[in-house]
Amino acid sequence: MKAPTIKDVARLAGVSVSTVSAALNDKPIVKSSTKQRVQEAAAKLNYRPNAIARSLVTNESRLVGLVVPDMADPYFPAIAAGVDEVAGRLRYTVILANTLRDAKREAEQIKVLMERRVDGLVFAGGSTAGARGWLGSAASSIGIVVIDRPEFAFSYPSITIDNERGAEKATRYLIQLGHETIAFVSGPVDSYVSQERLQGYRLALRESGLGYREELVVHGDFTPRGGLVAMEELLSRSDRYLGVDAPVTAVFAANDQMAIGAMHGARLLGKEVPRDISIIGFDDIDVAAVVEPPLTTMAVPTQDIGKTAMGMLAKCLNKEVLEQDRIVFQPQLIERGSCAAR
Amino acid sequence: MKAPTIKDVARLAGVSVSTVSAALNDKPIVKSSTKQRVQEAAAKLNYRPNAIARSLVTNESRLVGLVVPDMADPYFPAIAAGVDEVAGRLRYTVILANTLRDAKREAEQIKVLMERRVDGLVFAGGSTAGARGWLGSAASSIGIVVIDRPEFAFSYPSITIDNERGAEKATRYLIQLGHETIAFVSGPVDSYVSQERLQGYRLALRESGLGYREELVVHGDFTPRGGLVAMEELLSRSDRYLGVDAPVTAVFAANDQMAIGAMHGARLLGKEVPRDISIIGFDDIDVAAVVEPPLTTMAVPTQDIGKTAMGMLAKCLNKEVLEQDRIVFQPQLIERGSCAAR
DNA sequence: CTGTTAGCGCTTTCAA
DNA sequence: TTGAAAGCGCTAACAG
Repeated sequence: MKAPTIKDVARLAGVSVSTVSAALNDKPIVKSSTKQRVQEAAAKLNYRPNAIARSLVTNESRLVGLVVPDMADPYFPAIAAGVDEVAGRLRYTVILANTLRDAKREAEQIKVLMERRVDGLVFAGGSTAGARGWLGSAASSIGIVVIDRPEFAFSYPSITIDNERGAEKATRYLIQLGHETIAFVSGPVDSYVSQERLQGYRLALRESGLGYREELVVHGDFTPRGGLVAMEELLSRSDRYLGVDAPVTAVFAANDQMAIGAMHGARLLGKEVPRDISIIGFDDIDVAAVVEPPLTTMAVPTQDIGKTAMGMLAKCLNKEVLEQDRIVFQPQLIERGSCAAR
Repeated sequence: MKAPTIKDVARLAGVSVSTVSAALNDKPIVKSSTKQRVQEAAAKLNYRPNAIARSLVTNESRLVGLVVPDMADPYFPAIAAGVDEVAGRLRYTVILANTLRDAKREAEQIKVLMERRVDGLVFAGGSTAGARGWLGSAASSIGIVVIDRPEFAFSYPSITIDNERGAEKATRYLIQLGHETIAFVSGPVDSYVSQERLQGYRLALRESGLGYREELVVHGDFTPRGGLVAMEELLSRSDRYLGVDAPVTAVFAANDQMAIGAMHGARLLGKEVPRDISIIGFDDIDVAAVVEPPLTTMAVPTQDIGKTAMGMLAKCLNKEVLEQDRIVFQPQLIERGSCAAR
């Protein structure tokens, strides 16, 4: 059984197609009595307007694409939830595109989204050193907002986390606690975000007169497992290079997932957190508050970021001018239980 | 600047619109030399076929809706990732619909999805006792697969977790460990899934000759915070009703998020896990393996579930018959460190 | 206020 | 092997 069309409604209501259209879109020109007749007819037929047909003629899809690198990191679902919420309120529908941090996949996804004629795109994170091919060709005509993709922050309205300063604060916090041998568990080498956090770490070290040492930086992949492996590597290096009298006493991890994994790794190797080793994370994902010990971390207001991003996008699509098109969020230190004084 | 249409390509290639269509869709009737000319023209114009127009005529959107209750619970993003992966491979695009466990919102979302003419829907979890209104009217004509919505498992192809047996196993495990006062941290009262898990818990208790006691069941909301609060409530009840000589020594939580929150709550009240109190969860989300102590839980193969669901849906949409339209996954006990013998 | 008409960009007969 | 024409379901002038 085919779905009823506007024609069916018109026939049943005894009016023309255009009247039905106007009535259903609640245009003021339609007499309210006919409006009612039309609504009744529509209801009787269980008529649902075909958004596809509408899009074709209005030339707007009211679809937005949300491009994220990894749904397994709670950070992104949190952003997605924020985007989704305001999108719904604004009568947009969101298409999910998961790139798995793969440039090829990302390009493919963008292509699909463009063919679907999304009105706009929200790019959240996952930027890698190589990936900037996609826009020039395809994406010039639609609305775009980027979240935490520093390399595009000056080409598009952007929401950025001040990763460098956040990382600097985190590191400085550790230093204030008396730590002198502080390691950094980074994300993948080509991740911009991770590079910025690395910069902040180095900066804090330098300004405090503590040298930067390459052997104290180890690369993970933003997953808990990656954090665990990184910690194991770190502690084995610690034994090899540093000697027993100057062990690593604090670790700054580039995200909470790795920080949690790292805490686990530390325990596996007989270290107690924070007594033997302090750990600080980044993001403040939900579970951070309830792990043992509760994770001290640099909080980032994920939900708000998602909401803000979608809000900005909607304004762009409405051709409104953005009073702010370069929003920078400052991560905030949340002291919990995973760091202690030396 | 408007996007080029098939007409532009036709003009540039010096052929007709229908030839372009055939060429681009790689139909064998087109001479390969013209095919090439067309492709070149398309490339030069940077032509992207308009999926909306295509959908209108082919009457298929290649869109599928994914309806989930809560993106903040890692369980659902994991399913989403699975769905997304095979959807992409099959050239479907997925629309995300987050209901926030709100029946009204769910109904609204479904409406939108139907208007967008999604080819199919996968409903993942979040079923509540009241919510079965949506199908009769709207959703009879499209493909539907349900994940863990027992109330629909016989109306649609379904993927179900054997919640009752899983819960029974979990409880039995605790009993084998020598526990006699075992509490259950449930989900919201109206959650089917949670009710099934409660049944399993009761069954195990009964079959082991341990009585079911209402004061040992406390309702959470599937969040870590909810688990924490539930645990506090539980321990305060424990003091009030049970007396010091028969305290709660084990807790089965209806999902991992609450289990992790509960562990935290226990610690806050001076209990050590698992020495003073054992805790078992359900789902096996990523972080479960790295919290302290690592969470013993009933594992559910989330990614696979997502993949399987999307696979089934695709088959339905192809009018293939499903060799299996009622798939039941058995949760598997993963022994880690959060449970100990009495 | 309501109806007629002309597309939106594509696919799909059907002829040539 | 290609082209002409019809039409998917809707909105948007424009006339009445």
